[in-house]
Amino acid sequence: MAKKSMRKISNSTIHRLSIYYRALLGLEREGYETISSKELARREKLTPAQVRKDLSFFGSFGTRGLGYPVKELKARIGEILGLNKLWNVAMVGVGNIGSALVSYKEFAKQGFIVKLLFDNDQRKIGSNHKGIIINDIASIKQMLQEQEIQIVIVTVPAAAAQKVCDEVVEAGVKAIMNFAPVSLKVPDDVVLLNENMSIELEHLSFSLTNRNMVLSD
Amino acid sequence: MAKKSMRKISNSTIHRLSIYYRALLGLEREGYETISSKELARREKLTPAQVRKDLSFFGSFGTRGLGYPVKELKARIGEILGLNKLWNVAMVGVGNIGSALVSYKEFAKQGFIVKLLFDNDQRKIGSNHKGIIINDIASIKQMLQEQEIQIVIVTVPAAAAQKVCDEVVEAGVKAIMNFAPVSLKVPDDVVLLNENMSIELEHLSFSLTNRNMVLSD
DNA sequence: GCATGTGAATTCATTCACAGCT
DNA sequence: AGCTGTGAATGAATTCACATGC
Repeated sequence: MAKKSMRKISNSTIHRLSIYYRALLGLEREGYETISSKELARREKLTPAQVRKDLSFFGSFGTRGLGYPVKELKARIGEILGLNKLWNVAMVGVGNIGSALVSYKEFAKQGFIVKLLFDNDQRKIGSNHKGIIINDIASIKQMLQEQEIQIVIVTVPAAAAQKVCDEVVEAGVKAIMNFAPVSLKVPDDVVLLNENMSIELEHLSFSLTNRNMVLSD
Repeated sequence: MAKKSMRKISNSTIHRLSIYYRALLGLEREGYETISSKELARREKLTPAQVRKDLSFFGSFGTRGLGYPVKELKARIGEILGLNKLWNVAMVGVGNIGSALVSYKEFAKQGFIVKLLFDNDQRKIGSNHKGIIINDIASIKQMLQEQEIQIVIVTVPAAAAQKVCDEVVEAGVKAIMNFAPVSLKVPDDVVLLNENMSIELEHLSFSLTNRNMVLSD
């Protein structure tokens, strides 16, 4: 029903859906019943046409002359993003970043449940980290399957990342978020997202170094 | 010298420069002297033309028939990205994420020096976090200026983020990395990058939910 | 022969502008 | 009158293809 001829959705549109979702959470709290593409765009520094086009990929949720119903639109975007489901997440590598992510409140709120932790450090294995036992990475394939993990977050050192990634893929996981600063190879049917803090910081240092070449970000 | 008529460099090109930089670090370690756009593209899942075009924005570093000299190209990209300088970084909010970032080794390696920490929690203020004193956020403006901080990383709760951001801007800082899940408003001459883990995870859950609409990432 | 550097062609994303509904 | 939904127009990013140089 909510689709016409099935077009490819761009990554930037997906990214903006998340932005709309957050904006709508806020609008709901503020008591808004409806919101126009114009106002939503203003708040998120986008254009009204962009907002309307993004939403139109998934159906027509708005009312001409009025705008979009906040509650319904939020719910609908939540569905599109898959936030109405619970996702079983495993984290490999319980170092600084991994450890911070385990207790990142936002995740749980959006339905991402960290179910398993893995590490290869014998001193960590078996210990309890914020209520979750740290498992030996050696048993990763079996445990990912048993616990029906759908998303794996990799926060191991660069040198170990591809090996971990291969095992995760072998276990049948189709979504991986990689924090290691290397390009991982995965089959076409696996979605891999790279989250590399250094790269983002480098973007800032580039911008500071080449202010003349940079207009907007 | 290394520029022709000064074109606007796109964010995606900047992002790929960081990717090339990392690839070149690896190639150098592996003992490569030269690398072709073809091979570099293969390793990073890009096209050879893309690699050449990206690099050509900054000059011609290659040799026809041979490829690019690994060492020189790495050094040159490092310069372009501003990695030959040291950058003074401050972090506001010493919670889970902020705390993890302080000890993120990669940062220091690239010349990003975390000089100041701020928090508004009286229990944290004055205490020593991995060798750095946590300061009262009330004194932020003055301290950012005194210590000549160029980059600020914001990891405070959403509700507090805009206020912090305003103060940072007032202090004259031109580069901000925001981890809070809100859209911050900054003047045009300030570069703001949003790093939102939830949004990235939502991208994965979208992909899993709408596998048909997603081809490549 | 091989691989760069780059205009030209193409593909993809954004914005315009307006018909159509409330 | 106000605002959506969407083809058409524009603009941006990527890829093609080839002349140029080692």
